[in-house]
Amino acid sequence: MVTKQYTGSPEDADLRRADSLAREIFSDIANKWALLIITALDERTLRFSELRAEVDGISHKMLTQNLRMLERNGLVERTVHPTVPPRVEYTLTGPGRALRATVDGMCDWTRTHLARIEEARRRFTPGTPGT
Amino acid sequence: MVTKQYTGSPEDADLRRADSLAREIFSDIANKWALLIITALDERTLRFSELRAEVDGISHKMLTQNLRMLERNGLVERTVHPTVPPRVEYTLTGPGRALRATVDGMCDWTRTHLARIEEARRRFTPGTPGT
DNA sequence: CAGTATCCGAGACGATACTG
DNA sequence: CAGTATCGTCTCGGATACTG
Repeated sequence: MVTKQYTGSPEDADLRRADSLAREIFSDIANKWALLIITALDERTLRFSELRAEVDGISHKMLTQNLRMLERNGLVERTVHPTVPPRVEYTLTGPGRALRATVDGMCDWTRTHLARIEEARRRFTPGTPGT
Repeated sequence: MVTKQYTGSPEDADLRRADSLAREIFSDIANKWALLIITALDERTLRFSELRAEVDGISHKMLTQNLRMLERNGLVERTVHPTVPPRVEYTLTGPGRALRATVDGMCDWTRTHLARIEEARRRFTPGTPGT
């Protein structure tokens, strides 16, 4: 994803900027919680508490933190209903849904390769250098 | 990905096991370095040092650590040539290549949405509750 | 209910030095 | 060259408590 070996020419400045931005975005979303939140949202609109129940294992803190990050990058839209108690809903944006499609691919991959991976783990012997 | 609301029936034990395994595997691979290594390998066979140059930014330690993990899960095959100095080559296995396809999707997504995300970031105002 | 802030332990990560 | 081990730093991430 990242173009290496810059020549130092003027246009390279833009390339380098785009690359570091791409890396930054990639690093943002390539983490467990972000991806799980995206798949949990799917096509639905969920409240904070519903989302928390859906992702399972995620803490209050990680959920808010990742939601802010996803919102900042324009993957998730946050809607506040000014009621009391407050009702805040989250839904995927266009780019967010586009990403979800590929993340779904990862989930499918995990499911379909479960058995092979489990077997590979049994087969794997940590300290057998040269074997 | 994870099935919730187990009823407690006998077959549920298996479901729960499969789910926690899937989550474990997902957590393993859903991290920045693992995904970058996988895309870097692509269809090629690379030596440790080549891989290190390719991923850029990764430390010696993180590379070995993630390579072991990927090898353990059967995504990467490690070949040691008993020469001196040693020559160790890494290549994606079948499952590894299958996963790479979906990860490529993520990279493509990042590239095609760069501009929109950059704009979303500018638009994003951290502390504007209720707006 | 949703969100923020704080504390604190556990793990990530980089740098360095050492082996075969 | 590839790998392991160790150490120090820093971020991640959970638990808790407090606001609107």
